[in-house]
Amino acid sequence: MKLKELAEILGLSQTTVSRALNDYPEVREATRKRVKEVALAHNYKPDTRAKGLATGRSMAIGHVIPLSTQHEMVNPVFADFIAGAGEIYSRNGYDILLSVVADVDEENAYRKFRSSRSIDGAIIHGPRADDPRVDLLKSLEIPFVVHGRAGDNEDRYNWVDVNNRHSFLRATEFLLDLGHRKIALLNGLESMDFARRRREGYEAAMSERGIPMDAVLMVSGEMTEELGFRHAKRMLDENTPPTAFLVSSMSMAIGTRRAIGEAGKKLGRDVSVVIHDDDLSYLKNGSDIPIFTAARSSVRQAGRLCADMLLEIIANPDQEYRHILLESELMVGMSTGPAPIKG
Amino acid sequence: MKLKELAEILGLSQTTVSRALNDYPEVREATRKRVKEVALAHNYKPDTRAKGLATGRSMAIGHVIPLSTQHEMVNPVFADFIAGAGEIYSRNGYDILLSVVADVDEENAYRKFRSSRSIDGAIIHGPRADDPRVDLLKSLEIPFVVHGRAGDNEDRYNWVDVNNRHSFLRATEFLLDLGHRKIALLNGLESMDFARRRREGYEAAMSERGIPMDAVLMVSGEMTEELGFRHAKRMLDENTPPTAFLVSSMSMAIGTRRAIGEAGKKLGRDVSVVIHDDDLSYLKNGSDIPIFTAARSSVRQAGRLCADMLLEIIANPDQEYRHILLESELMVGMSTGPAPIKG
DNA sequence: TCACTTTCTCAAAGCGCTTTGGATTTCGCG
DNA sequence: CGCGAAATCCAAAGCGCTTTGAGAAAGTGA
Repeated sequence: MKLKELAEILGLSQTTVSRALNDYPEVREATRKRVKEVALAHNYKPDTRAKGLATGRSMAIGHVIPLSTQHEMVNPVFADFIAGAGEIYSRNGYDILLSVVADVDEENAYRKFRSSRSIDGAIIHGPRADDPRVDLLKSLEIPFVVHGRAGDNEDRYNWVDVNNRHSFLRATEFLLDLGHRKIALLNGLESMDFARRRREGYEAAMSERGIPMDAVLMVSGEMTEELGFRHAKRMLDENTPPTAFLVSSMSMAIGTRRAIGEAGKKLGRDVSVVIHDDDLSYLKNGSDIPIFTAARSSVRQAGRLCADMLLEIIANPDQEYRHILLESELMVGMSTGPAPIKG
Repeated sequence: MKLKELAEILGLSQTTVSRALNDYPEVREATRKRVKEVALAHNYKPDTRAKGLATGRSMAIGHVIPLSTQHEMVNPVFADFIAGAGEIYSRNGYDILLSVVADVDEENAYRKFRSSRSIDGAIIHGPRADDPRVDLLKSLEIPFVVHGRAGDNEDRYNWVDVNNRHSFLRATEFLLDLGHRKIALLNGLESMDFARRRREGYEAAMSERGIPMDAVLMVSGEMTEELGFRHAKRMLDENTPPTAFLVSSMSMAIGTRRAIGEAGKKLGRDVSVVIHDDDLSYLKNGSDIPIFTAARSSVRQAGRLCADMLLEIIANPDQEYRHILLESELMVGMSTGPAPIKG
């Protein structure tokens, strides 16, 4: 079914039908109603390409998913983020155009989106400190929102981020208040902006209380179960093992818990763990009482907010840059308790 | 940069330039070379929409991600599948068009893809027994591949699936050989095709050895950590608890492990666990020795195979239906051991 | 040199839609 | 009844590309 046929069925011109469907004012209400009904009955949908060609818009948002060439892994946060963003997109008639590329080809993917004019905007995932994509998308004049922040010139682009620094500062203080002194930090890759901010929050809390920090207790890496296990195990094997862990993701914490179990210790009594919890739908942190005490911030919600912001920017360009700083929620669960008495 | 401008720069007609770029034979090799060089230098990429409009192809594959309205969760397998498929797509110049919709609106999403002519093919994710999407896509004449199977008329469409029945049959036999008799099955939703096949495999192995089955030990549901925990806990609290668990996913098994730990038992000694492992990149089952004994089959690889098959079908329609049945690999890890002696 | 291929290039039509600028009909009111 | 304004509707141009059908240039053999 194409517009021409629909117009013939209706005994109208293509113009009128098009205007009726797109809610232009020049069409009588009765006519519009009839047109819409017949269109629905014949399941008429305009050809995206033709419509895009005529309007200059493609009604698609580009998401580039970089595959870490070193680690061969895809960000687990991605699925839930997309779920949130997709909700907003589809409500507004947008689709997601996904390009999965090796991380080294990522810039090219955006360039291609641009020159082939296939998207109206983009989201930047997993920004690193001073991420080059920010300047790239600016120069390509693609409207975009960063999920996270990319270094310190944060007032020069649009972003939605969690207050990672404060989140980890508060989590560290929470552990300090419980009497813990040897607190390990299992963090994400230091090249990622969020990981740096979390470390800074941790360091700020520690030094404010005058607690010495131990480089051995601070690691960063890909946030997998495996690494959570391995690092925790190593630390727990030391002479004076940490009594608490601050862990940057649920998967990593699951590995940490495994290491604690294998060391014959009990989570929440011998060793405390506080995590950052993205509230992923398939790795929920317990239904009533949280398994892990957690600083929680829903990635899905962040996806919704990013999408909202982006569509807003597309609709009204040349506005000031927008920022949303989300505060995580500290949920006390079963994985924390007072520091065990020495001896 | 548009074709017209490029043609002007080159001093050629648009036709010639287009033909040169698309490798038509009517163009001298020297000319073609020059055209391609200049196109590259100016980063010329044809407008997707215009090209699509002219050729009738959109160079995009549709993936519809249903959001379970009841469970509000997105399939964790999805990200890795997309990573695998995306690899193949981008190598062949295809993009992914993603539509995230409530599961009840899923059919509509495909219809919209079709009538707006925005995709060249589609993948069906998470098929249920006798999934209506199969007939729908057939009637819409969208080339498609099913990741999994949808009931029993499996020779009437294209699919890539794991031999779930055999996989669980073998896993059950493995546990039986270790002396286990009370073997619990923590399975996915029974409405899903894969879950049904796994159960059948389990049942076949049990009845072949004449082991009575206990409905109390067979559950199916959303495959979350939480449910893995809760069901395992309940079963372990019974008078004669199971000595082994067969678990349909890694996340679920993590919950099972937690329940085993809380019950004061040791995994691999007091209680054995065998899992199905999709080999997700962020939930690896150990790097050298598997944490869980597992029937492993990489979802990412399945994504690659589905994509390959789909592109093949798009290029050569009207072929016979294709099928790929993958066998999982049984990897013995640290979570299984002989059944404990009674008493 | 000419007649006839073969090789290369071009102008223009068409893909399905939006939108401009103008034509036609209807309406309100003196 | 007549006139201008408002309400509708229409034909055609244009979005950027591919592809057809035909013309020009180059090559071939006698």
